[in-house]
Amino acid sequence: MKRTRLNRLPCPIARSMDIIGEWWSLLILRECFSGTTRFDDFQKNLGVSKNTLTARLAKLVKRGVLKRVPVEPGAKRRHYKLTEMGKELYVVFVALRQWGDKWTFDGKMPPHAVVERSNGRAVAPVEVRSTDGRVLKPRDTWLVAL
Amino acid sequence: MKRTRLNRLPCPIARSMDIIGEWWSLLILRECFSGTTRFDDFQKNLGVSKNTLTARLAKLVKRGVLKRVPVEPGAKRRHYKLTEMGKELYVVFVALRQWGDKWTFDGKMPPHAVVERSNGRAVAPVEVRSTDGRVLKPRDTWLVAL
DNA sequence: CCGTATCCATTCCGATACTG
DNA sequence: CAGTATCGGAATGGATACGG
Repeated sequence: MKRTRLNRLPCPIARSMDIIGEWWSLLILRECFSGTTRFDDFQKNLGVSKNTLTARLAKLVKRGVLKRVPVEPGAKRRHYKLTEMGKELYVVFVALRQWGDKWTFDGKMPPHAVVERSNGRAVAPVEVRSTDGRVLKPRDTWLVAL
Repeated sequence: MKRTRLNRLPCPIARSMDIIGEWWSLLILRECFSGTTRFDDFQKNLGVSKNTLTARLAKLVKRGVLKRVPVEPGAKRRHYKLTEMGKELYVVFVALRQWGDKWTFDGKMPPHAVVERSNGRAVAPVEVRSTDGRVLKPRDTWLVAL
């Protein structure tokens, strides 16, 4: 395929895609946020082949999004957990999920909602804001190199 | 490859990935947010082959993220613009860019910042919040079907 | 339970040449 | 400028069988 290498481009979008943009990577991470940690559970829940799962998990570990940790301190068995880097993808997930819920369902599929555990209320739509809290639209912002 | 079809899964992440998860799609959309509208500009700015670009643009149009509109009312030439659906990916982009800036640079590459056009100030980190404004972490929320 | 090894069909993508 | 046509090498990913 000689796919253009994205991870050396000076663009964070490209570099992020290189880490989490493959077909199964984001679904694996979705499972992680749902509490899945074991190889077999990933495989059963996602229906992905073992081959692919092995490769994706390895890459996510290599890039620092997941880590393999002993199931119990000192135990030999290990499972997969989100690193801090991985946990910080949370907002990306929620934003993507909200977008997908709004735009990719045709009424035949059940929509979902991200709700607070403590009170069951749906979270607010994720938005871009200024530091003093104003909601910003695409035209209100632009990009600068530091 | 017989890649598993993601767009029928009842998961908005999977469905979103089916639309914007391909290698070049997100980069194309990044260009759109920067104001690029013409085929040649996409090609030059991204360094993608015409073939691939044609395919990705067609898919993005088909899925409703981009639209082809006359350059001027009544003109024959058309270019590519974000639809409302596309524009609402903005927050996903900013979140992904912030994540990428924070975690994928090793110091050798220049980081970027999304800033307000009016005053040059960096936007706040995108976060998940309750409707009354509290910042929520992964453990504070879960997912329910409606 | 957690993977590896091998195989193979599918598909991706860049290069090149060509068209209105 | 904005693509289409064709080609071929590379990578993907599922199936199956095997291993610690």
